[in-house]
Amino acid sequence: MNLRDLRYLLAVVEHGHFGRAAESCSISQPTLSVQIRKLEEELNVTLFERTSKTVAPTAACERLIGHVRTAVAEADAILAVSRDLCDPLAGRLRLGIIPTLAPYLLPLVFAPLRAALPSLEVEPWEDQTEALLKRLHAHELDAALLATDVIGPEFESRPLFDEPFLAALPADHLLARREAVAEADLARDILVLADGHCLRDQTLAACGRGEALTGNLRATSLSTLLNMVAAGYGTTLIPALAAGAAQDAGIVLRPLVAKVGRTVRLVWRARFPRRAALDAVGDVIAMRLRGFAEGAAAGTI
Amino acid sequence: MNLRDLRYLLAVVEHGHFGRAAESCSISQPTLSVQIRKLEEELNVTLFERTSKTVAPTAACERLIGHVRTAVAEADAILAVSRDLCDPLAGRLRLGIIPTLAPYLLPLVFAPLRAALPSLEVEPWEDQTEALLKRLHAHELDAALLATDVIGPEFESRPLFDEPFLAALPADHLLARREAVAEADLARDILVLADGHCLRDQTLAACGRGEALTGNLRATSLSTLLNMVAAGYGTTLIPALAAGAAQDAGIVLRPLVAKVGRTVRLVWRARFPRRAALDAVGDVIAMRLRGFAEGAAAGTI
DNA sequence: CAGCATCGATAGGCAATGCCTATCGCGTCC
DNA sequence: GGACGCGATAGGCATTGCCTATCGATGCTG
Repeated sequence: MNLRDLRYLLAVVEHGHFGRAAESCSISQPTLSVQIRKLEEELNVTLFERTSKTVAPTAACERLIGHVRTAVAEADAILAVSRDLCDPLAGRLRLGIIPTLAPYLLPLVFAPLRAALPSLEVEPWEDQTEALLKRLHAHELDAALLATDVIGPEFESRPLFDEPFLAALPADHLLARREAVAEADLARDILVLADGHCLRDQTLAACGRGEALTGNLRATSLSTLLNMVAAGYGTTLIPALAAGAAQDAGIVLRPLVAKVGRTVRLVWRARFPRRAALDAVGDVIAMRLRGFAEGAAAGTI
Repeated sequence: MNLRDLRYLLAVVEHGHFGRAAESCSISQPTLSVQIRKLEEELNVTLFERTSKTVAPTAACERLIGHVRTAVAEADAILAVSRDLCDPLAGRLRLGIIPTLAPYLLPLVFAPLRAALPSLEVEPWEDQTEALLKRLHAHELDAALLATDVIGPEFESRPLFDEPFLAALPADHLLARREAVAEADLARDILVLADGHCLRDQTLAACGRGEALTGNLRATSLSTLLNMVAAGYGTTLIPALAAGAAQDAGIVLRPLVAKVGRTVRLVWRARFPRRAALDAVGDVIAMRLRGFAEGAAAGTI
């Protein structure tokens, strides 16, 4: 049984006339007659009582016609929905973002994204790198904004912008008197985030240390870490987009001598079909952050 | 778009594996791959993200799959319903019956019909010949029990049984003394039914008259006519099946010399597809009334 | 009543397509 | 690194949906 045949059946019911029904289906009358007869044979049911004057649906046809209408309507719905769906710049895009980036980047890019891609619903999901990649793998996310390189053939990525790190110091810290801070000088009393944050590893690597001093205090968020620095527990590196929040907390920021930083990347499964949406989102974010690295690295926020 | 393709789509969604999905559809894996790809091209939507390890439905596919399931379910319903419907001895049969026959025949044949054709729902419709034929023509009835010949190529018919007429006389009527009554003798004070009843015309024809004496009293039913006869307003002819009702009314019945009567026929549209049901119904009625004419004509009820 | 018009059914031929087997390309696992 | 598993691709074959031409039946009309 074919959807086409069901449409033919509906046309005959509607017109009560094979010739006009065929015309409405854009086929010839003999073709229609043959197809209806084949349908009758397949269902083993006479669908119409034909004379040269009238074509009347049988009781069996009446019983079936409701199901036929529903089936055809659903087929039409499939076509209609897929017409909407075929625009890759429309629909939901589930975007994972690491916690040290989300609260500082999203306020900057949400408005431009809405403006540039009004029918794309960007749905953010905040979690650490590992969890995001797992969700990406499981098709629970469509893409993610990460600050680490991603290896392996499963994923592809695109760098969007460079985000320098800045030295974050208590206001009364000795290093706060300098114009710029050497990364190694921070190593003595460096504080870092809890396990799983990529920023933790990057901070330690930049300062040439393998382990941190956070001690009993677990900084589970960058916000907490900033509070700890402001309270004089130690120093840290923060990504430049968090500069505003750091200064609000009363922290002194200084550019780094070696100008280390991280690269924020858009990551997706290599086979993800809506590349166009990803490209557009990446373009908007990259455009919004254009020139950001130079200004931030110089300490001019 | 084809229902088959939709079934293939469901199979891939269900199995998450082209090979096993193909097997479940009894086709080869390449065929399935090609058909899914063609469906994707037709809908202009990527339905699956394929790797050599996984086959994951896209968000678009998730949006469509509900409609696909409904469409396929309706198609299955069409097949299931038509499987029930293809038994011509099942389902509703709308049967027209003339008023001078229905109240007397139906009690006799309902039980045998139910016994012989348990899944056939015979739905009687009582009206005069002309109205029944009109409804038959309009497909509002499937068949009719008439007592007249039907002409024209539109209808076919089959005689089921002969029903003799009997002379119905008031108990004190002169003719009641005779063993048998000559039709012409009734003509003097004959009463007949209202216009439209075939029995009216047949009664008048049998008695050799063109018009009746019913006068102001309109006998719109055979029951009323019997009451009029019992009350002494005149005589009439009744069909043999009504004999019981006539005797209950206190009417004297006598066989007719010329043994006139009517033939009850099953009538249907020549193109009506469920001939098997008609044949079966006709057989049951004819069987039930077998030998009825002889006994009735002799006056032995 | 003969001729015509209308309508669905049938016949024959052609092109599209669904299906098959064989094979490829890619990725994974021992 | 070679074997295996999976989906994609290629080429050939049979089916089938479609067309035009025509038939047969029915009803109307001059």
